[in-house]
Amino acid sequence: MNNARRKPYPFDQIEPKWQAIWDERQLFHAPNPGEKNFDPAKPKFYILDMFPYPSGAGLHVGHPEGYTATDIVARYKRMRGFNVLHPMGWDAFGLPAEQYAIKSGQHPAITTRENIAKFKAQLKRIGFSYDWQREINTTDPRYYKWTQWVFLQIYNSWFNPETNKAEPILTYRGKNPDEVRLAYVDEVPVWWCEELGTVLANEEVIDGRSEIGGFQAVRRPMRQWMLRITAYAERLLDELEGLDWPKGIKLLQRNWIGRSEGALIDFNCMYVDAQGTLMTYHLKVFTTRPDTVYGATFMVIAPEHPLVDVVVTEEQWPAVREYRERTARKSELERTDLSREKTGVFTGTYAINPANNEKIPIWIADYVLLGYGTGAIMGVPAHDERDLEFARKFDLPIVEVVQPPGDEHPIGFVGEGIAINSPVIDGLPSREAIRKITAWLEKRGAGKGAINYKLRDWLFSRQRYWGEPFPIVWEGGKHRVLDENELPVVPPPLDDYKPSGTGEPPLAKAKDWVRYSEKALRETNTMPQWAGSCWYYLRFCDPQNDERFVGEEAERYWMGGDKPGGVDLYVGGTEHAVLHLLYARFWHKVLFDLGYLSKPEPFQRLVNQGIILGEDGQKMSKSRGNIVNPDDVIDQYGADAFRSYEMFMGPLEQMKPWSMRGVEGVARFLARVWRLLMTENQAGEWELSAKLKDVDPDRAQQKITHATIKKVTEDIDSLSFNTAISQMMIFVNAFTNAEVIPLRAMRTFLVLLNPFAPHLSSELWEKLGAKFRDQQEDITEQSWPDYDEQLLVEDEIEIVVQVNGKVRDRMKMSILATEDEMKAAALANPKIRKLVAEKTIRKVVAIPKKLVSIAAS
RNA sequence: GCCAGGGUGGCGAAAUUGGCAGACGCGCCAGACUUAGGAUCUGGUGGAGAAAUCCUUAGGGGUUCGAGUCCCCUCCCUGGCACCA
Repeated sequence: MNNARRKPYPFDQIEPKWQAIWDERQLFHAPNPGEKNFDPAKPKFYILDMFPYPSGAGLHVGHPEGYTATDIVARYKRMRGFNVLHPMGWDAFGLPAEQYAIKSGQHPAITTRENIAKFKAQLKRIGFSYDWQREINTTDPRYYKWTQWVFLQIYNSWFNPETNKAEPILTYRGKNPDEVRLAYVDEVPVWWCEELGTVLANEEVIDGRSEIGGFQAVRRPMRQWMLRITAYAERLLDELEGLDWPKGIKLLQRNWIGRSEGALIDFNCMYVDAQGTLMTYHLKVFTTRPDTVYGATFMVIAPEHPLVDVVVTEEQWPAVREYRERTARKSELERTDLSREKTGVFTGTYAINPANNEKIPIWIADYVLLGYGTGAIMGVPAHDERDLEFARKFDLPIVEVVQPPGDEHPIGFVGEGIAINSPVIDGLPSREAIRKITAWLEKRGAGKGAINYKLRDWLFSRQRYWGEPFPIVWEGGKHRVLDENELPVVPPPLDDYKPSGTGEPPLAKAKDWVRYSEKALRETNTMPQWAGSCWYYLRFCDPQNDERFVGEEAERYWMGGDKPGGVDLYVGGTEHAVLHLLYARFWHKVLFDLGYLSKPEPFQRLVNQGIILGEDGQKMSKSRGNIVNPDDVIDQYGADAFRSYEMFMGPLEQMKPWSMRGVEGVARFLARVWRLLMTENQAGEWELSAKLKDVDPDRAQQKITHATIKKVTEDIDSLSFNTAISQMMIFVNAFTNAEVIPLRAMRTFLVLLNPFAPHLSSELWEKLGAKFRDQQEDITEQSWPDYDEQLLVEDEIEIVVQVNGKVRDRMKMSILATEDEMKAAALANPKIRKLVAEKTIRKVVAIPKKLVSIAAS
């Protein structure tokens, strides 16, 4: 026992005690409108964390960083009189549970339940003030019933370009509604990952490898469910405007949506068919520079373009076939390698340039992508780097049509200049030339202005077991949705969760389940993991509702307000910048358009916490052995020290390395707080310090108390938790050697400390209440203190005197001193006089309450 | 290549509108109390110098009485996108 490290204060007793009290008293439950204890006078504040995937590894120190930040704000806002919605849940569908099931045969629901229990225990140990009555789990049928329901709404609507919003499919007047539904089936080239046995969304594939696991993925055409997110491209872009998101994240979304303005131009093409007849067709291209159309000396179409089968001449076929096969074998990584030389093959046929009627060759090359624009381009080698490289390689003509503004060489110039060699627009600057040539082409039926987006429709099906089944059945080759009252569609139990490898989903093995009726078979794909997280923040508003995905009144209350977004503050990692955050916005807008929601955006303010690196400054990883386990830290230093350290490390949004020494430092600070109020008696027991008295604080103590209230309040508002803690350290240092410790200052301080170190502050608050018997309620029910600006002002202030920009002396002066008085005092200062004696004074500047600056030479 | 965000002591970092650079913490040094110290308390701690003083916010230039902060150029780091026509 002698070797056992003595705890600097008994956090190991305090912390479980308060966690139990909070649980028992349900102090952090936020009542909904209509519920008992609901106070309509309180404003609402919805503060949300990105809910975790409950992995087997348990919580790592990155999770609690954001969670602590939101917990501090949540506790602070409650003390400021807000009705605070601060929920937590589990994004529990996903690959690891399924892969574990494949290995062990254990049902993923069991693994998931165990992992959730572990995560929840860990979170509770940190003392977060979540409203656990609102806990949700995406794999719970009571939850995913409504995920499936949202899918029904998406399936049953279409995007009306006239009204620029989604409408029920019944309002569609065309003959085939399946062509316009927001959820549709298409045979599309998709990313297929052999290793994972599933297809992946574009967003889930990085450099041709799966984001999860890093396995090779290949392009392959498959029949898949798609969501028509592209219909919302414009609104997803425009409506970013009103959100308080980091600039960088907005930009990432903008780039991902990738809007570009230009024109679609039709090139007339001809070929001779097998019967020897001359056939013509239009080849449509998208370009952002229609003003360079006179410089188009060739066309290029993507190797996978369906027109390839039509346009290639007999003698060119062998070469084309060979090229196509070679391209198909290439990995995406190879194909997009910029340093690679351009390749391509001539089709043997020609197009007519609509501007000058010249006959130009049509080529096939893999630098043109089928997925963007029309999958075909006009080659303008003089003013496009890639086209130039291609033209040089294959010896195609290069015609300059833009004169650069400076003395730059026109060939290879891609900026804006003056149109040349272009009869219709000669002499016009590029902008004007674009406008004029577009109008000109439009009049001749050869093109029109167009906006193109990089954003692709969202590939929404996966060949997995552990996901939401689609509420869809197939009958006679056609899909139809199930009725709302047939939800939830629960996946069948399986013995073997392994994907078949052919692309047939594991659910297909459950033959009985698949047979929905005599004629109809169930859809066997499942939804991607994103589905559950696309709307969970709505469910938190009303998690027990079995009649509706969220009650109308609850939604209006929590997701309302005078801003476009409903959640007041959303904190999480940057890794979701384009995935979750784009998908959720899309679903939200569909539901908003259909009249289910009060605001067009889900998240008003977004903050990204920076990642925490290992002690060695490297990313934490098992292989590096630099992972910090929160449980170990809490065992040694306590939850309050853990929380406070995570906030003291540095700015929330910044990447920063972990330091055990740093934790120790913060733990020392908390221990000093403890010893400020507590002393150890002869028996080695802690008791309230005798120095603590119910007296008025002196002037200096009052000043620091109010300065601390001010700083901590402002810093929590701006999420600058590190400097808030610094200020509290300064406060404690100031009282450390005081003969008498004034009770009132300590009470104020404990309230300020409470959001950061809730256990310690609760315990000390209780002890003060027990002795002084004046205020008995729990600290979490206190209101946040106000500060008195009057107490912060000094009568006298130190004025700095600078000569030629260097500080040469300081003088005490009244804060009321005028500029002239300050200047006079500075010039009369003997030290300064000596310095400027030999020089001429050129200028004297005085800034009240700050300094006097003298320029002399 | 393009876009965004950064670069401040030995380390994590502070620094309203341009106004005392380095708050607070870690580490280190010294002292006190101690059988002991990896506890606690006190003092010191950007660099050079005995000192006066000089130098110092990635580097260079500029604007200004005054620049970490504003402008221009260069270098480096992190993240994202990447043949997007």
